[in-house]
Order: sequence, then structure tokens, then C-alpha cells
Amino acid sequence: MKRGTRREVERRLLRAPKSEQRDAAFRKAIRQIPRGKVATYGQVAAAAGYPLYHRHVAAMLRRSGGTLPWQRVVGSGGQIKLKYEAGLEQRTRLELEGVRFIGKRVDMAEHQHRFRVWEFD
DNA sequence: ATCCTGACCCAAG
DNA sequence: GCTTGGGCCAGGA
Repeated sequence: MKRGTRREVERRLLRAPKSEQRDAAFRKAIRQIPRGKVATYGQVAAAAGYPLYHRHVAAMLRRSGGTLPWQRVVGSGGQIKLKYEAGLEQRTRLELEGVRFIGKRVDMAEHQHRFRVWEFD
């Protein structure tokens, strides 16, 4: 993927619709979740600077194909929100990263990612 | 403008 | 553990 100078990126963002900026912020937050850790939709939204936009994180994830570690985003309490096969795949992917489950939920005490507070933009 | 929908969330019962 | 109802917000029809 082409990088672009910081200036170009900034200019593109200014021109972009608000929803694009939001999604970019979501993606940025999600990319910061390391292997073996997870964050909730709400935490991603808040970390990105958009509290109350948890549903939109899900919407963005749904559209965005493959480019993100989507399996690391779960529902509150560590619940997997995807249904059927997709849900199983997410669980499998997480377990492959070493994430342990307690029943149907991710062991959040052990695997929840804490976003650093100083990463605004 | 209205109505519906969603990989959500939370408090109740 | 459930199930329900309400709140939340933007996008699409």
C-alpha cells in the first residue's frame, strides 16, 4: 500500500466525509490491539474519540474486509457477537493467538487490551 | 422527513 | 444464567 506523506494524509482526511474520519480512527485504534489481546466495541469507539459509537465500529468492521485484526474486537464482557460460523471462526482465531475463554466469554481479566490515554490526533 | 436496521450496551426482572 | 425494553447513532430505502 502506498504510504503518502503526513501532509497528504492530513489533506485527504480534511476533504473526507466525517464517517471516513471516524472509520479511520476506529481502524487506527483496532490496529493497536496486540496479538493475544482484545478490546470491546465500546472501548474501541471511545479510544478512537467517539464514545457512543460502538455500533458504528461494528458496521465498519462488517464492511472492511481482511485488512484488520477484526477478531480482537468483542462485545462487552468478552462476548463474541458474530453468529454461527463466523462466531466460531473468531473464537478459533483468538484461541490461536493464545486467548483463553471462560465459557462463552473471553477471559477479559487476562486478555483485555488497555488503550493508552494519550493517543488522540 | 420517516421508518427500519444493526458483529452494541446496560439495567431490570 | 436467561429475556426485555430502552437508549444510542448513522445509513439506506
